[in-house]
Amino acid sequence: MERSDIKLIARDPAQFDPQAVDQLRSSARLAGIRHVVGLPDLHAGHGIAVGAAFWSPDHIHPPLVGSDIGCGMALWQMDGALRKFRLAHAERRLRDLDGPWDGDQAAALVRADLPASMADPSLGTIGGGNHFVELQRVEDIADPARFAELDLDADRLWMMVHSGSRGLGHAALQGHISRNGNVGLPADSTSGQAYLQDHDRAMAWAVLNRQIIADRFAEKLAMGGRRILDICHNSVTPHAVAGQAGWLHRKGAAPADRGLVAIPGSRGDFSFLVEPVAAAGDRALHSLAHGAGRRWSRSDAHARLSRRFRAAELERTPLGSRVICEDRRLIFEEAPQAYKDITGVIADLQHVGLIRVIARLRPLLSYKVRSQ
DNA sequence: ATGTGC
Repeated sequence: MERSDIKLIARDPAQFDPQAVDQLRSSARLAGIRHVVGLPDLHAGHGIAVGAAFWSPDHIHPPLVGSDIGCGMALWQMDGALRKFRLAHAERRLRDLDGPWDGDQAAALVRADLPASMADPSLGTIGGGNHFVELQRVEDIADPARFAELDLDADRLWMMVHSGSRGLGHAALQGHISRNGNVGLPADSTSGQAYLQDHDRAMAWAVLNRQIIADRFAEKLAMGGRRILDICHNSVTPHAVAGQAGWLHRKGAAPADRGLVAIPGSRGDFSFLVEPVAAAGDRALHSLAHGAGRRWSRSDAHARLSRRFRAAELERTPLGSRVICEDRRLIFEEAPQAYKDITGVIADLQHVGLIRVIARLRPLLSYKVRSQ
């Protein structure tokens, strides 16, 4: 059996949770897997580590992508001037965003080159878990020349959307498991091709979902906006490594080959707009950290924090931002304390020479869920 | 993660 190599990207790899590293080791033993990379936000998942990339010359492993195929981050620079932005006003306006979108789904699907059968009441909704929409402002600019070259403007409101393919990606993975079992497949097999078609559609649907979510929020805020980036951190895509064609699985790993990347901190911390260093190439399987990474599991976070805080105390963060989260359990599970320090994650990526930071973004309002 | 699990 061919040995695969495992690389851990961090200034101090000993910092990683041993359970997450064990999960990388078991994934490295899957059929055809040759290269595995753990990124600085690596943490244990449900059997498969999050914050990791896996490469095979010939196999695809749907469980290495997970349920939320196409999940990712998108970032908008809004038309609205920051000096005119009023937090309390925005907080009042952001309602009726959790129910079905009342727009023309059929037309939206056609524009996204997706079949009409992918219409679904969840299109245009954020979902649960770690998904969010966050209104932000530019805190500081690390690379003014690049910032200007990209025609970015620090005097406007910015908006980040983190969501995915909702039930559709989940159905694609379950479909694969029910047909083939919880296994990998040769990419060129009929079953492999069937999964890849479902996968690619779920990915495109997730991109459309983020766009519609952003449109809904923009409408409430009575402003337009320009999308700066949209990147998926759960996917399997064809990708050559060291000149050999193959398949790159990303499980909570941002692409380093698709232009600008947004790496969010917890809702109580800064996010970073970064640019991958092109020359870094294969060093980390063309991937970057996708966020801060969990420090505590959901259940641990709930147990520890619900003892120390009341939910209302978590509706404002240490940076002064507001949190709209009317789910009593979720507000504890997703509290800033449950996440690692994003500054350390960014420093790790910089240390290895994978990114250049362009700007740091400050959270103003994090929207999770609201009853109406 | 999940038109959510007992």
